[in-house]
This record gives sequence, structure tokens and C-alpha cells, in this order.
Amino acid sequence: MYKRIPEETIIRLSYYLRAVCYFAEDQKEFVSSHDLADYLKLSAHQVRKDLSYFGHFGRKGMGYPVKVLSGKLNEILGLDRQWNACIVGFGNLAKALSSYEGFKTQGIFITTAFDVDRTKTNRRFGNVKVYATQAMERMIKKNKIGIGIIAVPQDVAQEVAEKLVSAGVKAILNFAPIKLNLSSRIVIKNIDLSCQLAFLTHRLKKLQV
Amino acid sequence: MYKRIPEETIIRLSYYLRAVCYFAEDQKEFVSSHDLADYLKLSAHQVRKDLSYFGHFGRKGMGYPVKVLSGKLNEILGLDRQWNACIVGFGNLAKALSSYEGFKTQGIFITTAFDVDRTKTNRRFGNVKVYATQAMERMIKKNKIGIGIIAVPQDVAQEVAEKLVSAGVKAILNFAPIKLNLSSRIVIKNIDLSCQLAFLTHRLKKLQV
DNA sequence: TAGATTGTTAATCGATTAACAATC
DNA sequence: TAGATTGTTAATCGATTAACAATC
Repeated sequence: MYKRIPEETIIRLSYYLRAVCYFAEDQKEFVSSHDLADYLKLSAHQVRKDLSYFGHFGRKGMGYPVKVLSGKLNEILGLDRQWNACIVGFGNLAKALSSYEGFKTQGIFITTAFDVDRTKTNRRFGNVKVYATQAMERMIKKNKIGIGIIAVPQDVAQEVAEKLVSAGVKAILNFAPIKLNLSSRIVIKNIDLSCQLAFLTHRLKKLQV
Repeated sequence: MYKRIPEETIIRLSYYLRAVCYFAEDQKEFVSSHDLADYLKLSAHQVRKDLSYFGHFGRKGMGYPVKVLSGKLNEILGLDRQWNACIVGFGNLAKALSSYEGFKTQGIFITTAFDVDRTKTNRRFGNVKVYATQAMERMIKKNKIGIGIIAVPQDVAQEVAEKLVSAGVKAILNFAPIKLNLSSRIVIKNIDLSCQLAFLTHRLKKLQV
């Protein structure tokens, strides 16, 4: 009796976790769906519905125990363990990502990167060691890397994605503006900046008409 | 008789534009909804439905004239004119963004940045000049900047957003992991990496169970 | 004309919102 | 007990998918 959980719900769980952490700071022991909803500007109905997909964390008449809820959310979102990740294409974006604190707090450790540019390889940048692309398969296996981040130009993105998958990567965060064609068992998340920008300019233009 | 256009549709227009450009390379004169759908792995129904929100670009029995369609999409997405943008918070992410080619091809020019760090201000990085935060209002007006990009830590993001708006910015691309509370007239697009990452780790964890 | 393909209207599907019984 | 709040079932809303008349 499995019920499909909407992707939107998963994304909102992250928001709930942030909100719960906010209330935890105030030493509150319980937090209600209304508290969370007010803080996040959505409806209490939705909060309860979303959370109910994963279990009965609340207590009728009281709300959700802050500690239990934050623990559960962490668990559901897979933030209770460590994940090793690599970046392919060590340009400016990769540098920004590898020094992004958010990864660490989510338990994602980027220690390995790959690039075709010989002037970048076999060097260290912060905690990240950059290797030649040829070393991909070997290093991914050696370092038990499950997440691959694609930050290469779009014309090589598909090829890189396939290499990552054949080396054993199970999830891909893709910054190239292209839809990757991979086995449905691979978890893919596209961050397509161009589309988001075009959305902004579309709306801006409409405003001016 | 205005019909609300789903945000999903706007995002897909960017994909259609890419696909059309692909077919344009082959010197094809017409492209059908099926061609586009096959290339993008979605349904022809959806392509036609989406495009029909904006007019009658196609010809029955023939498809869409490639040149007309690409021109229209460019126009709808606001890519047929120039937009000036600024970045607030000139860290690694800002550097990556300011050298990102995608902005230029969308007609978005980032020439101005702001930071509180005195060691960064009054310096030039590529085409971007970095100013002190105090100069924000003045420079935004002087350079006719309509788009603001927020790349500061989350605890100052709301404050920065308000400053941008009061200086005249109409659209905001927000990289801080926080929901900005601004007038509904301001176009906001959040790029919340943390949520996307948590989505990946959630799915990864599920795979392993 | 016959085949192809659009644009629109109708049907379906899924997510959000509302309502309320259960119960702390 | 009375008030508060969850968790679930039902109603609504909106987007996607399907069907088809119009027409090149």
C-alpha cells in the first residue's frame, strides 16, 4: 500500500527542517503545523499532509515534538549520514561549489574533482584534489563516490554523465543546460540557470507592457 | 479573456527554444510538435498546448516555421533585449556567475557588484566592478539595473533584498536559502541548492533500503 | 484530393485545500 | 471536561493528456 510522494513534498521537507531548527533555538518543545506554516508562509493543511506521508510524528492537541521532528526530517532527507561527491569540470562554478558550506552541513563531502585541463590536474584546491579525467573510474571506486556533479560545457555533459554512471555513481547534480539521457535508476537533478534567467526576463518584460 | 500561464510552461519555452535552435542548424524550414517532443522527451500535446498560450505560430499540416518560432520564443522570453544586472556578495559564487557565458547570451549583463569587504571593493574582476554596499542605490540608478542577484549569507539576504528593491530593482535571483518577503510586484526566483541536494540524498537513501 | 499537423475543447490525473473525526 | 491540534478522507483546483475538428 505504497503511496507515491510528490517531489514538491520532498523539497518542502527541507523547508520544514529549517523552520523546526528555528523553533528549536527558542527551546520550544512542541511546534504545531500552524507555527511551521506561518513561518514558511504556506498552509497548515499542507504541512500536516506532507508530514503524514512519512509517519505519525505529532501528538493530537499538542503539535510535533521539535526534537523528534527534526530527527525524522534529517533521517528522511538522508542527512544523517555521509556522502562522497565529485565534481567534473573544475572551472569557476566548481570552485564556488567546493567551498560552499551547505554541502558539508548536508553531509556531502566533495574531495575529488576531474578536469581535462593539464594545468589544473594533480593540484589541490582547498580540500579538493583535482585529477585527470582518465582517473575517473579508478578514483570514484577508490573513494566510494556516490554523487557526481556535472559542471562541464553542455556538449560533453552526456558523455561525462555516462562515464560517471559506469564508474558507479548513483546520483547526478547537473549544471549543464541539457537533459541527460540515463538509466531511470540514476537520480538526476538539473540546475538549469538559463531557464531560470529566461523566466525572470519573461516576467520583467511582461511587467513593462 | 486572459488565461493564466503556468510557470512550468514558461520554463519549457526555454527548452523549446533550444530544440528549435538545434533543428535550425539542420537548415530545416519547418519543425513539428512531434519533432520538438521527441527531441525533448515530452509529448507533442504538451508542446502544442504550451505554444498555443502565446499565439498561432504553426501551420496546419506543416508544423512550425523554424525562424518564426525561434523569433517568437526569444521575444516571449524577453531575450530580444538587454538587461543590466548586479550581484550582491562577491564571493566564489559571484565570481563564477560573473564569468558565466549563459548570462550574456540571454542578454543579461553583469557589470556591477557590491560587497561589504573593503579588500574587494573598488576593484575590477573581468567586466565586473565591485563597489561598497553604500554605493548600491546610487549605482543601481546610474547603471539602470533591473535585476539583482543575491549571493550573500542568509542572515543578511532579506535586508539586501529590500535595499535592492528600494533602489529600483524589479527582479531578484536569490541564492540564499531563505524565502524573501517582498512586494508581490517583484519577480523572485530562488535557487536553493540545499533543497536540491537534500532531494538527491533522500532519493539515494531510498535506493539503498 | 489525401495525408499531415495544428489549435482547441474535453477528459484525466494528481496535487492542494478543506473538513472533520479522533484524541491528547 | 473543554480546547487544541493531529491525521485522514473528501472536495477542489489546475495542469497534463487525449481527442478531434479545422485546414494547409
